[in-house]
Amino acid sequence: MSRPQTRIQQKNSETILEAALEVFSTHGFRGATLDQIAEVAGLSKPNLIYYFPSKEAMHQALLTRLLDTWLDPLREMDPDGEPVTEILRYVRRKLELSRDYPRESRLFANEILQGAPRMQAAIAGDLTALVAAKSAVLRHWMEAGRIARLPPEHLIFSIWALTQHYADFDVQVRAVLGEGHDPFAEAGDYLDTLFRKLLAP
Amino acid sequence: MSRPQTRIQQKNSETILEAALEVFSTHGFRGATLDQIAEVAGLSKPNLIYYFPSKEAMHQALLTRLLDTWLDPLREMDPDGEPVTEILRYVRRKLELSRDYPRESRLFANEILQGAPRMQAAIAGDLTALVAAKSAVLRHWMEAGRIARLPPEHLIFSIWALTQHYADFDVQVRAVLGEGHDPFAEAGDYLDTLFRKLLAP
DNA sequence: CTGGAATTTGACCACATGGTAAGAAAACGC
DNA sequence: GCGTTTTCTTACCATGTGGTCAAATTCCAG
Repeated sequence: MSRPQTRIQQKNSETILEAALEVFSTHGFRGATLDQIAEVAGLSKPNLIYYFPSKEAMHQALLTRLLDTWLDPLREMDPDGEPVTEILRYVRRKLELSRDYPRESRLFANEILQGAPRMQAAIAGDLTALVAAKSAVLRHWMEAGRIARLPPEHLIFSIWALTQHYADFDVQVRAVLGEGHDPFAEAGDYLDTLFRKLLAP
Repeated sequence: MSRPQTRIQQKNSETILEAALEVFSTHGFRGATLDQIAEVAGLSKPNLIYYFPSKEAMHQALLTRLLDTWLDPLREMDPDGEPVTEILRYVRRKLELSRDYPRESRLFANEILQGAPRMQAAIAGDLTALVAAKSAVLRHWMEAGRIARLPPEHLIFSIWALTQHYADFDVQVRAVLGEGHDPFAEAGDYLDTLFRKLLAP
């Protein structure tokens, strides 16, 4: 375990991951180069390798760190709360993640697009388990007649799809909307309306 | 203009684009290599270059070919048709594209994720114009009280996001659903329900 | 069958890439 | 201040990469 310990290690590891995120998220794993990451980080290439044993390791570190943040809002969906409130809160939180961490969103999208070669375990494990748990909650709400009866997994997919779209396809969204729009603000209102109508029993 | 003319040219150009699609769609432009494309195509690397002057040219050819197919279903949305029918038909057609051409969908996603460096013109041009035109149609329907009043551009985004999700995040979708599911069949029903509820005035 | 055109190949090149090795330079504990 | 450890750099290497080139092979019209 070579956890960062000294100040310098702490700071440089952070700088490197930040740069790696920038590069990986726009070029994918294979398209990213150490030289590019080094340049963005303002460090020499061998110095990168001093902190992370390989390009692979940087990528792995980013993905690991990402998944937790990513699943957190779903974890927080409270089985004892008011269904519509809980779901809308999840949608809002997820959209905020897209707005505030678009690079993380794209990193994730890149990885899944490529068949998730470095995330299969996490997806088959944590993620699937969490979705199963929360699907049960949703199903429970449906059976109690508190929200419309819908396939819970697909309901979750639609939350993911709709919120991530604004981060992953940002360029397209902005091109289509043109100047003078705040995509995320508009999306907030729109998705609120959408899910309210969808969930009404 | 070096349009394919002989049988051999026709066939090999096709073989190469097919292989290039396979590789580009899973590794992105920079992550794809000519050697890999050559291997998939069953041709030698110099032979690839005989048909396409560069890796860039192959990518460009794929993107150009793609965009038309991609926008076709939206073009077909009939201003004189019944609104809900027309929109649901668009959703269904778009989902069919995701199911039947997932690699094309991923190629497109990859390109947009990376900031659309090789598609900016097309996005700012054709795509934006088409969306503007169809948004006008939607708005017209809304003002006539035939469908719910919603921001038309975002309505279109949500169709794109929801349908493409099943192609682009296929790995994730299948992992979450587990065995014994047909994601696209289920999505068909789910999206039909979703948009019916959303569009009800 | 044959000559010219179309197609294909093997050898090659310059450069980029991930990563290494060894030592110089800082930083730190005392 | 000094010796040790941590950090960083320069020079380097093997391999991969996009692409070229001249020659070989195949194709096809007459």
